[in-house]
Amino acid sequence: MDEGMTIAEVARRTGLTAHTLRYYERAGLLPSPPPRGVNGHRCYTQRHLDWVVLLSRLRATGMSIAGMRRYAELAGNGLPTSRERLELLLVHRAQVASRIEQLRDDLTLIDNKIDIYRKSIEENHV
Amino acid sequence: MDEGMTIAEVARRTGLTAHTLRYYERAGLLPSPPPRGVNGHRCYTQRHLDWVVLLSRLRATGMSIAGMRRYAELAGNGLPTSRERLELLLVHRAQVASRIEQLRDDLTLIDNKIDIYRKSIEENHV
DNA sequence: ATTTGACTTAGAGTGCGCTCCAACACCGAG
DNA sequence: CTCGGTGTTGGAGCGCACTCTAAGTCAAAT
Repeated sequence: MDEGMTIAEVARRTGLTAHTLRYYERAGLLPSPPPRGVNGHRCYTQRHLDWVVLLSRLRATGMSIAGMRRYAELAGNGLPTSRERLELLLVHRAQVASRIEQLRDDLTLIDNKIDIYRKSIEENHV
Repeated sequence: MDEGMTIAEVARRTGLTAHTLRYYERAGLLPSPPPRGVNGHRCYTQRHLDWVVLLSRLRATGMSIAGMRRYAELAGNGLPTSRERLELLLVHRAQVASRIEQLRDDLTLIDNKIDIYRKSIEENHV
């Protein structure tokens, strides 16, 4: 039962479109592109799916395509690059954390503004 | 001493570029554009600065230019639009909050990956 | 008097990340 | 045997948010 998924299936499971999956592959984001079935269709394994899920999270947290390509290239070179990959993820992790902090901050300003509107509406019973 | 700021000063204080400030103005993001000095230069008041700061926070939290324009248009129509503006901010606030949640979530997956690398490096003393 | 530098404009250009198109291949159902 | 559905490709196109260019104005400094 493990004879691979179609691109549509991977799209469904990751929330990316089939277009985007092909684009990612062309962009060098898959260290080992999925093998092809008889008719030339991509045949994704669980490992591919897992990788794409990771990519989608990296993307969702603001990593650029170039950043993901760098990560993919390292991953393609196996064990010896573990440290570099770890380093890359740590740097990214830090960026995401500080981005979250920034968002929190921005949110408080927005909340202040919201309070001001609430009071203004109340006072003027608009 | 309150005779207004130059565009460079506002750029410095907001972190936006002068180019971007002009772009925002052209895009209709300033309900009342800054008046011009004798030589046609923009002369921002504190109110303008405050507004631009708010814009930059809305932007930083992912509001689109179109969204900010809508907000600016409402603000330009004064008190009667208070409710609508409040509504707009509340919707945006909710989006930002859920985005932060999503980022947290994504971060845990990245953290897992980081742990895996740490262990792999340790075990294989790479 | 000239040069420097900060500003003005309309409009063109850029970079990113998709997103779609046209033309084609193949499979299974009716 | 045709049709619909799903896939393939290279390359074009798009939307967004800037970002910059060119040509000009003006004030202060040298």
